[in-house]
Amino acid sequence: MREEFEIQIKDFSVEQTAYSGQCFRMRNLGDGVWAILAGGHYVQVKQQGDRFAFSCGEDAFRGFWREYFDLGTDYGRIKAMADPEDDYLRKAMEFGWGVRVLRQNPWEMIMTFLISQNNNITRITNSVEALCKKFGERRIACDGFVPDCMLEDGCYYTFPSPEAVAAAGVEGLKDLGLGYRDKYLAAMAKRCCGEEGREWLEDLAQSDYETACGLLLKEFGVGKKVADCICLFGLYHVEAFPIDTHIRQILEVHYPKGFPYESYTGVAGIIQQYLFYYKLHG
DNA sequence: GTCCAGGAAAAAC
DNA sequence: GTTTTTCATGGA
Repeated sequence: MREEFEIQIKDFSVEQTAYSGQCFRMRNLGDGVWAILAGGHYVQVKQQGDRFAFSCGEDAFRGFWREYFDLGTDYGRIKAMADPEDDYLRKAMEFGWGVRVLRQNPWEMIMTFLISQNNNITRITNSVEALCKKFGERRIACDGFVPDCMLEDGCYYTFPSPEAVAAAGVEGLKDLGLGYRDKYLAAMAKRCCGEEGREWLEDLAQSDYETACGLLLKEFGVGKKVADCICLFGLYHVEAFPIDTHIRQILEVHYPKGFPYESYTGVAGIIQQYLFYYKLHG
């Protein structure tokens, strides 16, 4: 039998987090229910206000999903850091009240944000899913929390290993809609596979923000913005402040005299997520 | 047809 | 060293 775990959580919206451009493997199943895929993990969550039902049971919630959704962090405290005179940020926080910065897998974020460059969210989502479907492992999702309408025949695909992607080579990545980015993924998969690759990923995960950025910037296809996204979403360096085309426009229009980074030392990345979400959906 | 999308590498100045 | 062009691709 399925064991369902219910819990009350403040400052959290699955929907807002799913549409905040940091994760491309959450699917809306309707009726407030979401399917979430992370690495090899899968769960369905039903949200009604501040009450949540997780399909995974309490052990998996405490062992994995609680940390994944960053539920141990007090986002009320972060919202309270907003400058009272910064109307734009205050509106952004009010609008995206339930956005959280996920603690996702580094390797998964490296691949995902290599795909993201000069790309749009729909195409990124399609490419990530195609990558998983082609190279990931096929698994049975869940025994009927709700009908798995978005998941073909009740199955899902895990995010593929570096070895699986590396083995395909750049030729094997041609039919995923990656465009010119295929060569970046092929090179990075090669970099991360085998014993040496695992060590590199482990070093990356142990590094502080500056060091991690330096390691990432040495790799083919990784520039400052992608490195910052990997740091923020894959390594939980919430001081990282990725500046993409949307954030650049916000800074130009609403912060012409410069963004007050010094007011948000150590949490600028979370502030950035509120701004990004508001720009996209507000 | 042109412009844009969670940009970065390569070429040109 | 800094600025400009190129790189696929699908949708508006």
